[in-house]
Amino acid sequence: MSYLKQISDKDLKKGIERFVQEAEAKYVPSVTLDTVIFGFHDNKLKVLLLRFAQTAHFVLPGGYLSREEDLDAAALRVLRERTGLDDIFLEQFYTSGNKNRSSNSTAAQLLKEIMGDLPTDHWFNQRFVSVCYYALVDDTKVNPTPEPFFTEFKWFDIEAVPELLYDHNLIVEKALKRLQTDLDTKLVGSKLMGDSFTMNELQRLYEAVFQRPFVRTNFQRKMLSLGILERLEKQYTGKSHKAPFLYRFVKDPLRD
Amino acid sequence: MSYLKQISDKDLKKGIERFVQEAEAKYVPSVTLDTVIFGFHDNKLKVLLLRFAQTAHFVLPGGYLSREEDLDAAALRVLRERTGLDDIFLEQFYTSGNKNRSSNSTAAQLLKEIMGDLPTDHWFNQRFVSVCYYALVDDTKVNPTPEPFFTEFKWFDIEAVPELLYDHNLIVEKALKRLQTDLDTKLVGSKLMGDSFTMNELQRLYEAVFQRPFVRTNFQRKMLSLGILERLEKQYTGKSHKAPFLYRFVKDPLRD
DNA sequence: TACAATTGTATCAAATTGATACAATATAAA
DNA sequence: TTTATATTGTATCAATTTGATACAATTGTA
Repeated sequence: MSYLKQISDKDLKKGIERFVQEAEAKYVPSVTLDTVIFGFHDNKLKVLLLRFAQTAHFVLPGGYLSREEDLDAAALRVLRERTGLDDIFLEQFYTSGNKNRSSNSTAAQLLKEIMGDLPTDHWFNQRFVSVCYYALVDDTKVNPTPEPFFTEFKWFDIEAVPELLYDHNLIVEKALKRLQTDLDTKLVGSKLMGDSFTMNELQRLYEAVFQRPFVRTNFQRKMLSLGILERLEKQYTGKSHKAPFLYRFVKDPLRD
Repeated sequence: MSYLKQISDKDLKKGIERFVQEAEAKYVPSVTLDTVIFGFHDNKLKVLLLRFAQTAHFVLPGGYLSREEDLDAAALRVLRERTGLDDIFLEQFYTSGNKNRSSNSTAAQLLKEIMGDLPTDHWFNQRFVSVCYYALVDDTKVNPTPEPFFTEFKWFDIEAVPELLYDHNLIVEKALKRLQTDLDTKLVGSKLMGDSFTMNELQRLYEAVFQRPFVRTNFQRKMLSLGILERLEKQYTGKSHKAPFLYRFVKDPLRD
């Protein structure tokens, strides 16, 4: 799934200028937000990335912190704007603040090509500290919308994330590590799976997140012993073998 | 251990004014750092807190991010300034950014009492986002120094942390939770213990961090099985019972 | 010399995990 | 209709880890 919006260089420059005009008054200086949006389809763990304008470069969906907005609320807003989803599982996991993560980068180069030389006190020449969140979404419900200056979104297999701008590759790695511990300890799997699924599909999720195989029978025993799954009717797939049961996560109003 | 510096209201105000004059040019706007410094003595887990000027209120040691400084480097600098220690174990664990964590607080009140009404665009009236680190120190090596406007430092038992300014109580709680998982998974105990210790002392550390008792014999078995301890000579305490062995953490250049 | 306190180690049962076996389907092929 | 094949659900056994308890060894005191 991927969406491409065409925009001319001139419109892009104009759009960015309009954005900056408002940005200073609207947003807290020096602070950005970046989000690693995880989805699971085709038995693969995926990450939603945005392509920067007409370039070949991808970045994480991100945004700024409004002056009157809580930090978590800003992350939720960014995700809502990007995915159309309101009820999103969200975890802050890292804040990135090396001094040359914004400067010295291909991104600065690209910006220069579009905007020309900017004064040193320009909004985009700030030193930014980025607070990073990861999100888990049921991708069948996601309706991604590109950002103004990011004209294409695309789900990437976690194993095939391209080289990203800024320090975003590092951020993706840290997000995955955190997702691993959270899948273990907070059992957040339900946020990535659809409403119902087979044990096999669940195992694929765990294998995609931990990037290693599990023994089928032991995995099944473990999952069932956790008491987080509810067994539904069988699923007849038309394939020539025993039909698997469907499962769903038990609704636990205490969790969440 | 506690240190008290006397300062007059007038000197305080002058000092703060001098600080602010430099601050704008020197520091990244909107960003602060807070540190939760853990130590272990008298078999208790302790946190180093600073008393705000002549008031009765305590806060976490904190600081600002210099414009030319990496985020981690700033945290190290703050810790060096506060503890005199150079080689400190440090982990970023949370970033706090609710919009009224700085305003609406007793701290704002206090500042007003000292400084009078400040213009809305004053440095201290910024909306700050605070990146939080926890540190583990061998308290026998710490030589704390109070900050300019924080005239006293004091080690508090983690069970007896007073009500702090801003959202610092919340931050301490999150730091402790993170320390628990890190003690389990990264075995960071060595950073809190002195050079050598008895198994009993180590158990006290674990009990202080997890705030629950462990069965002595099983704790000993587990610790020894991890292969992170080296047995030294016996320690004759003069008490009327078997002398315990001393241990130290094995130096593992791969860890850290 | 008996005693109390504490330490180090052993032991047994219970719980968890890893590895393997096997019976029960669902459909396709013979 | 029977046989074959793939996959699923469950059982089982050994190995490992954990919880609970027992006990001998050691240090100094009474």
